[in-house]
Amino acid sequence: MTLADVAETAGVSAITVSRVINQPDKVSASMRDKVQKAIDKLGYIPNRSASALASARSGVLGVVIPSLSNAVFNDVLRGIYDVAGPAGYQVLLVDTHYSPMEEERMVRTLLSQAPEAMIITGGDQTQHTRKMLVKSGVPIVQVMETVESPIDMNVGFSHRQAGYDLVTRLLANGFDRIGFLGARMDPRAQQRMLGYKQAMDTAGRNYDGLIVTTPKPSSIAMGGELLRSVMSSSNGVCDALFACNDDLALGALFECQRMNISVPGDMAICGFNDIETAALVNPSLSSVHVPRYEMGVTATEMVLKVLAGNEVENKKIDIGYTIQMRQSTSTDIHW
Amino acid sequence: MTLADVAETAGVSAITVSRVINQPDKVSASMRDKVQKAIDKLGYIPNRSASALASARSGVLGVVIPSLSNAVFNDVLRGIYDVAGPAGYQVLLVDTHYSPMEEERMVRTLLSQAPEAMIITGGDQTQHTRKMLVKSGVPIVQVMETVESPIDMNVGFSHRQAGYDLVTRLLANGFDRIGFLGARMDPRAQQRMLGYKQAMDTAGRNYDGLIVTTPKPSSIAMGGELLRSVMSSSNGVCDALFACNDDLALGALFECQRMNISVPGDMAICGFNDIETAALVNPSLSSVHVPRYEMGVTATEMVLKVLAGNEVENKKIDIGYTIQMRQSTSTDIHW
DNA sequence: TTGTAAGCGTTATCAT
DNA sequence: ATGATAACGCTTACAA
Repeated sequence: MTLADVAETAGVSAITVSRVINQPDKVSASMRDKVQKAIDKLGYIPNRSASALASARSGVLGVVIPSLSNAVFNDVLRGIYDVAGPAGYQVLLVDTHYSPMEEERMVRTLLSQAPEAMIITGGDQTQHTRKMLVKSGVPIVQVMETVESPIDMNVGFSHRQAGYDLVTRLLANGFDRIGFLGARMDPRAQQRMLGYKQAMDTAGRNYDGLIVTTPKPSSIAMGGELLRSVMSSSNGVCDALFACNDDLALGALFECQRMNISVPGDMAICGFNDIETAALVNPSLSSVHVPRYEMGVTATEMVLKVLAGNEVENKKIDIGYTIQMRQSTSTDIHW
Repeated sequence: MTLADVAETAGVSAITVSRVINQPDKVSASMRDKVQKAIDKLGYIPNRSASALASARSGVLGVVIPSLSNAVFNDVLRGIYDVAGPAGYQVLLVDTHYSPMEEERMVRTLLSQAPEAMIITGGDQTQHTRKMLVKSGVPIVQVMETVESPIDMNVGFSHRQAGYDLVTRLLANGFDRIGFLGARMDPRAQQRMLGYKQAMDTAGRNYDGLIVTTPKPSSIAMGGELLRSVMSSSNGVCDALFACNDDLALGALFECQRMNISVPGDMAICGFNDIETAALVNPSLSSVHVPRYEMGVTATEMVLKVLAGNEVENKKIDIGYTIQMRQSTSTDIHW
């Protein structure tokens, strides 16, 4: 079922059919009608490969994320799909499993689809990946974190600063021995930990035995495990926790409830990302709110702007974050 | 940067380069070396569109899901990616936003990429969508639910039966006035509700004022709202709830906690899907466990099998479910 | 407004 | 084992 078939059925030339599909304005109404009938009759569906080859426009937006299981990327993805879809772009999504080597393979795979633009997570690509990306010449946005020297464009926020601010706030609220829980320490988690350390250092606090991390994947269950770890490594002398993400924080919270450790009375807990559960669990969980959906939307709008031939004035956008203090870090006597 | 460029650089013909890439065995070692060097030197990346056009093999697996925000589909997706990726297939994912009309558009879009196989959610496609799918001639698996007359293949389970079993179990445990909470009643949610009604009917129970649903999207917050609704519509005479999914169930649970309604003492609650939080929240949440990841894996293995030219003996697979009874529906006096 | 011809980058087919 | 040539289905450039 090809253009030629439709053309024959309609009694016109192939190019006319092509025009009816892609530039209807350039075709007379009568032609349009005739051709459209033939299309419907035959159930013709254009072949994008042929179209891409002939026009050098693939209509593909490549997206690289480190994990499909992490709900955080879902929100970004939604933003991307919501903008890319209506604009007529197809999203080709690949998952690197947090591995720079796999990322290299995936980027090559993606590039072989001749994407017109790419959105990629973070700034820690291998040298080779960067080279491929630059060479491709397509507009690229690195998302999720602010990047010193972006390949092209960048939308994110400083995870280090967010961690620093949060811990500083906890210290100001009178928490003394603040622990850090982390799992699967990707570059952004590392930055959050760095922020934690800087805040503790600035306040002249020692964090020996207060940091517990694991290379294993993050999960709610892991949050429970890490809580038990920090209780023992700190000899129980720990009155607050900065969990690297909300899953860990929830796991720690649930585990505290089972161990009859009062939150925030005996242990304050805060997470990162502000997933929906955070605001609704009891006690509600303090967290760092990040506009993930907006990040996806913004990144996609940026590449579309470039593709439309317009200038992007600000190639580096810090989309910020807001700290949500809730019951789990309250110092109110009633808690 | 094309095959021809590489060929020239290596001093061979284009087809030889193609062979080095696709069928290295058919090329002598010396040629392979020479060509590979040229490829590396030029940083050549093959053009999939041209390849797809010439070979009539796109290497694309089309996947249709109703929502990117629903974590449930994520697990299925992971299973799909984990099998499709290593097999050399690219996943092209589209989101229908639970709309059959949008699904029709999306399927057309997908088909224009000439996917070699498709995985699509559920069995409620429009007549036209079905027609397109059948006509495409590619292997197709409908996932998430058992389908009476699959377009081609099917992997799922009976949501109606699961709902029926769960409610029957609650009745057997002595719960009397069991309510139903539902949001965004997609076909599978409808089936769960039907199962609920059948179980109630079978037990001779009346469910006036006990069913509360909304067309709005499901969320944890919505679970809280629906809980308040059912409390009022049932005049407070409701001792157990079957929430259509775990988000609603968690929302109801959290809201009960805030309203000082003891769970399960005053109100038993159970959900559906068995997301990770279910087993870890306090009290732990009863739910229906569904092997989502396995569903994605199985579906993908089925299409790969067909693509490899093998027979699939069982085209309809009921992957089952297991009911997880936990603290939230316990009748133990200690709760 | 419509059509003709050439070519996009790759692979199938058929030689050598 | 390697290569020449002709597709694949569409769009660009140019003509009518």
